[in-house]
Amino acid sequence: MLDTRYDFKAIESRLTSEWEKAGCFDAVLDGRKPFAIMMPPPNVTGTLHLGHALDNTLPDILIRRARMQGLAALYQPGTDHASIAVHVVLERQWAKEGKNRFDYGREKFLEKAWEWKDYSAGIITTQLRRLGISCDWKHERFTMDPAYAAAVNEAFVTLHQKGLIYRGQRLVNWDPKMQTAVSDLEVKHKEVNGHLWHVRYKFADGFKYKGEDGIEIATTRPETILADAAIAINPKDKRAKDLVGKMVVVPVCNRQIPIIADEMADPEFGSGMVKVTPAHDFNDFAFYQRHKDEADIPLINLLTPDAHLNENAPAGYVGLERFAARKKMVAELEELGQLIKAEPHVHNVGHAERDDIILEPYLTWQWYVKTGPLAEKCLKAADNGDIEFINDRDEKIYRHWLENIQDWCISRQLWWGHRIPAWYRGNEVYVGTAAPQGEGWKQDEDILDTWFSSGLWPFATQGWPQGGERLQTFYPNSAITPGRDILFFWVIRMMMMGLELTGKAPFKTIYTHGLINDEHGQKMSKSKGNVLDPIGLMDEFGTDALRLTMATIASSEDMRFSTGKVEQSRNFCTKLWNAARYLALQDVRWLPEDEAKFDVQTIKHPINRWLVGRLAEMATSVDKHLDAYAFNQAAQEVYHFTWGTWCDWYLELTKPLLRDTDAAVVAETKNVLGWAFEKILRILHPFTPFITEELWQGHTVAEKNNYLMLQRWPVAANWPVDKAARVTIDRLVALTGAVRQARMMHKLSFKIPLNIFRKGEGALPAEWQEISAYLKPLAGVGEFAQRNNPPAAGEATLVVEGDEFILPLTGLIDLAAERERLQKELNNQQAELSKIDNLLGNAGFVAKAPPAVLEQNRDRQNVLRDSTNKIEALLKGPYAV
RNA sequence: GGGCGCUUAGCUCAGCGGUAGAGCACUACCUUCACACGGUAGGGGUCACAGGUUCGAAUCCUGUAGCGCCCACCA
Repeated sequence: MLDTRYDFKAIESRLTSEWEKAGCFDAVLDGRKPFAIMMPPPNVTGTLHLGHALDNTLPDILIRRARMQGLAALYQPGTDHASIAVHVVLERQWAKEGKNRFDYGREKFLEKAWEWKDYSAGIITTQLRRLGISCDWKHERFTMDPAYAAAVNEAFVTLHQKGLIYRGQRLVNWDPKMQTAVSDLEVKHKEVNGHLWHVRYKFADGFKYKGEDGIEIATTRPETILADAAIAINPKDKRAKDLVGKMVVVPVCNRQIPIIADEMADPEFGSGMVKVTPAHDFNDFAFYQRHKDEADIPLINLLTPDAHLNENAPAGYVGLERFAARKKMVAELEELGQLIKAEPHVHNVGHAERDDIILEPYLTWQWYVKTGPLAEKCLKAADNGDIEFINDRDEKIYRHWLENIQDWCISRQLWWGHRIPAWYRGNEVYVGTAAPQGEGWKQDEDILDTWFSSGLWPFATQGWPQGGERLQTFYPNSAITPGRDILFFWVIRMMMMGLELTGKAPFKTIYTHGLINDEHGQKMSKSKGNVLDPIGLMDEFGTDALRLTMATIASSEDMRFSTGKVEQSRNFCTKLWNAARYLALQDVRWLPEDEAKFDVQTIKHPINRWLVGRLAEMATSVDKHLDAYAFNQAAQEVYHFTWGTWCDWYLELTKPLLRDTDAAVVAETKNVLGWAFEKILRILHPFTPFITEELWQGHTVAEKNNYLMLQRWPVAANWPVDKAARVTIDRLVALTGAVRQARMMHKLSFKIPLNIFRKGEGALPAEWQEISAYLKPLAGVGEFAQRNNPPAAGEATLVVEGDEFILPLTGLIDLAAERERLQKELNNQQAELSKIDNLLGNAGFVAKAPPAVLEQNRDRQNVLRDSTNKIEALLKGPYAV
């Protein structure tokens, strides 16, 4: 016998390994139609967090359903080498001993990194298994597998040949701690409280303008003065005609630089003139590009890779750290009397996403992807409908970003990753998948941005560039379902790479979900201490509870997550478990052979017909919502059906049905119980795979190696939806509710049986007679009959759907309370009636509303008129004061 | 500065043109033979505000206010 609680622990671990051993997760290549989704490969830097749980539960729901629908379902697993993230992790470990990667050297570092990868990838994949993610583990990939690395080289070489990858000397966002370039996307701008220092630059050669011997220039980074190359003034500035071409002296280092006319200077801001430091500011570098041919503008790099001042700085500054240099510079300017003022100033400063350090614009040679032509293809794919966005907003963001895209810096001065397949000898550059022939070639020291390789994930995991059956079958993928935060990083990069290298959009449907916050909408972070651990939640509430919660909250907006929500899902699992216990106690099973012997079309009893109809509606609705990636609504449908319809009503109704004297009714009810429960388990399975598998095996007395997860997804199209049965059960529900309410209001224990009389001539009409037997267990009704004499003193009257029902409760109820109850009921119904009266009194409505709506309102109006008239009469008659 | 979104019951959120919904929390009653991780009943909302379109608007349009996210080089 099943326990009253679902003990998930043993079941989960047993099923996880059984499923995998039995090959249930394998993508079957036998000519079936494919359905493929790529797992966003988790970084090999950590452990499962709630984001992963969401990220993997949602596609797994789709994959499990697709598999049950008989498709070749592939959820492609794997891990990402996560270059900079691994560097950060390792260096953080070594920081305790005061070491960094340069103390180890490249070779030793890579050894350590591989050790770390082996350790970390194992953790995360074990945790994903625990989540019940049904991916094809036999084809797990890592972005630095030899075959994958070959694909990365192939991609690089191909794009280079097409002129879409080039090498250039430019300013990049430089991380002085990791000592590497990062891409624009990895820059996070943060507001920082700084200063705006106003500095006096004197004219050269004793020149004076309107009596002044110099000009005022404002800067937030005074140390960069040492690399100043020009002063810009807006050509529209009145002073421009007198000042352009004049020279000023850079303070402290005493070089002479020209004043040049350029739009970049905003006449309204500060003094209207701005210093130009082309090697340390993006704007200024652009200025340099515009004017380098017409004027002598030096490109002075002031910094070492770790942001100390280099030999281009004056003697006293060489070797100083950048902020120390800033301090010294301010002090010296003040000493020289050239610091006019320093005012507090809040400005946006670029920080590195990974290690949060302030980035420096830095002049280096890097490899770039020319994104313009690729972006164009991405936009065209959206125009053509080759891809489809579930959220319109994503498409807007996608387009906007692509329309304003910059070239992508793909080289990193790091060690863990794909080494750039370029070799140098003197001024020669060779790009190829293998080292060039001949002596003296030296390979580029740099590696590729991690997202360059992740961008190949949909096809490089399937055998590209060689090809083969998997690539043929699963590429392009069906959908991609990542977090909104990696739309640019990953989704668009896959689009670019896929379109350019394979000629096809890598997936058809793009669904992105929001990010998980804590219950107050705060981002979860270790420093805030509000991080919830999915492993702990699975330990406490079970994997199914966590998964169901993920489905329930899934949204394209950011989500608020709380333990309470998981608890609610756990309660659902317990409820389901107990529903199964009830069936087992009634000795209801559903053996495989029963399916063939049973035909839903032949079900006769209204209660059973009603249940099948409701089940059909639910199943149809779940499909509709899952097709639209509305996980939350699909989960809600099946949740409410199972709890509200199945448990609260149907199971209660089967109690009298199973005691029916007609053996055929009992047999039919057992069949419907067995059949329908088995279908509910199937529909619930993608959401809560473990409990449904366990219950299914018991319910169907499944043979070894037969699994729910391999059964067919229910198709409800031919299940009968009986409207008459629906009306019957609605009638039963309404009267049951009214009787229960009367019991509560008059404080009548459920143990006291109540007789009930419908007011009317003759015998109880058939439609009420029909439900008579079920009122007793549901509402505690004894005799249910008809009578024509009005309520006597001490009797209560219920008005349900326009009919009066008298409860002879003499001595049990208080007249005043009954009057109050009726009055309240009257008020409610009158309020509703007056709304409908207004609606139907509106000529426009009657003329233009659709007939169905009109009819519905007229019917409702009739019922309400009947009811209100009867209640009014009761209040004036039998219940009058 | 540009773009995008959100504002519905105390809380978290569905609903997105045809009588305001769920879960949690709250109140009362109930350990009735599937389930107290439960059952039954109940209280609670002029769907941010102002206009407009419509026979009809929480739902579509415009504007206002508050909140949030993304992008962006203002010295």
